[in-house]
This record gives sequence, structure tokens and C-alpha cells, in this order.
Amino acid sequence: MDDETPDCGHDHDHPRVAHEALAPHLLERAAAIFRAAGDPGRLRILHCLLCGEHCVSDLADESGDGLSTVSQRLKILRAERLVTRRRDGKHIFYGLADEHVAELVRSALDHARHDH
Amino acid sequence: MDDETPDCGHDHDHPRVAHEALAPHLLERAAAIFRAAGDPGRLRILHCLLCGEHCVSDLADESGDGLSTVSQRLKILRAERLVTRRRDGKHIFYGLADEHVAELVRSALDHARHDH
DNA sequence: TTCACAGTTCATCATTCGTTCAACTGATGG
DNA sequence: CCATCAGTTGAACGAATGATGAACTGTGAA
Repeated sequence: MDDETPDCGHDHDHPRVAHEALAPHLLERAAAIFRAAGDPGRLRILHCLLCGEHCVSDLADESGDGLSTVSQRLKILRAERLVTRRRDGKHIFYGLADEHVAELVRSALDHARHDH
Repeated sequence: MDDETPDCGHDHDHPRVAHEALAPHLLERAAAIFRAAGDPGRLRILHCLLCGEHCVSDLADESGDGLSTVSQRLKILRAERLVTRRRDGKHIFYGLADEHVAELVRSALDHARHDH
């Protein structure tokens, strides 16, 4: 290979491109986080959890969906580490993983409100 | 109907649930925003735009994908008002819609880095 | 141990999604 | 006007996704 010329086919003056490479797996992970939150059913769950822990049955009641459906949603949220799990007797309580996640959810809801 | 008892089938003491109702269309919109950002190809574009405007051809070069592919991605990002469009001669420049969006992207990438 | 309750997992199925090629629009330059 | 470059749009197709009922796991009570 010759040099690292980016053989760009166009002629305009390029903007300042200070690319910090952004590892592919990082991109994939961040996208997966967004994707997990990008479903109304799952986002509703995250919103519920903004005000504290809930057990699966409660979440099912609040959304009007079946236990199975809610459990599947929680599984996906958990796979992305967006929620935590805690057993207490018969019930399993879910909560937001950290304040970072809470901020992300609030931020998107704000944007949705403000934008319309 | 009797009263507004939420006929909850379980027996544990419920956590403080201060639900602010969260309009369905708002939920749908917020989810759509996350969904738009929840694809590696589109997220890479958003990341590129963190450091300023780019035209479609540049974005295509940076990702190694075709013009058509990138254009479709931008269409989705634009539908959710995540990016802006500006024509300058032959080229069309895209940029992040506002600092709010930039924050959202940075936040998710941080979370992806910090997490696993 | 046996039953019931709370959740999870599995398999299926319809829907949605993302990429691609080809055809189209629109501005610039000769 | 015509050719060309930059980008968009539409249709097609395979891949990924989400909901659901049935079967399964695990905990507490009788």
C-alpha cells in the first residue's frame, strides 16, 4: 500500500474531521443500548422504574400486557444492563441500573415533548 | 363500574407509584428517537456529526457504505429530527439537530465504554 | 410432599427493519 | 440545452424483532 491518502472522490474543502476511530464493538454496544430502549413497551417499563423498583406482576398490570411479554422485555433490558434484578420472596424486583440510565430516559422524553 | 380500584391480583405492599400517565404518543415518539439511534450505521453517522457538519459523500466514505444506504439512514435520522439539512451548491450538509442530541449520543457511548 | 403463585424460557408467527440496485430529481458547468 | 455530479426515492428481499401460549423453574405455604 502507498500512503494513507483517503482517496476521496469529491472536490469540496473537507470539514475538520477529528475522528477518534470509535471501536466497532463500542459502536455496536451503544447502538444495542439505544435499540433496547427503542421500543414503546420497554421504554414504558424504564419510565415506570424511574420512580423506584417494581416487580414483574406490577409492570404487567401497568402496561396491560401478559407476564410472559413483560418478562421478555425485561430480559432484553437486562441484557443491556439497563435494569437490575433483585429477588424478594416470591417476587422479583427490577430497577434502573444507575442514574446514567435514568438520565438517558428523561432526556429522550424531554426531547420528545419539546420537539413534537 | 364500582370505584377505581386497580384490582391488583397480588398481595405484597406496593412501592410508591406516582405515575404521571405519560401520553402514549409521547412514549411512541421517545421510543422512535431511541430506535433511530439504535442502529450501528446510523449511530456512526451521529458520532461523525459530533465534530461538525458533513456532506453525504463524506459520510459514505467514512463508513464505506454506498450513497444510497447513507441517504436512507439520514432520512430516518431526519424523520426523528435528530439531524438538520443544509444545501450548499451541489452538496447537502447534515449536522446534529441540537446539543440535546449530542448529549444523548455522548451519554450512550460513555455508558457503553464504562459498562461491561 | 404437594399445591399454588411468580417468573422464565422456548418455539412459532407475523411484522418490521436495513441494504441494495435501479430509476429519478436537482443543481452546476460547459 | 446537455452532461455530470450529488443525493433521493422506490421496490424487493432476506434478516432481525416482538408478542404470545405452552411448558418449565423456583419459592413459600399448608
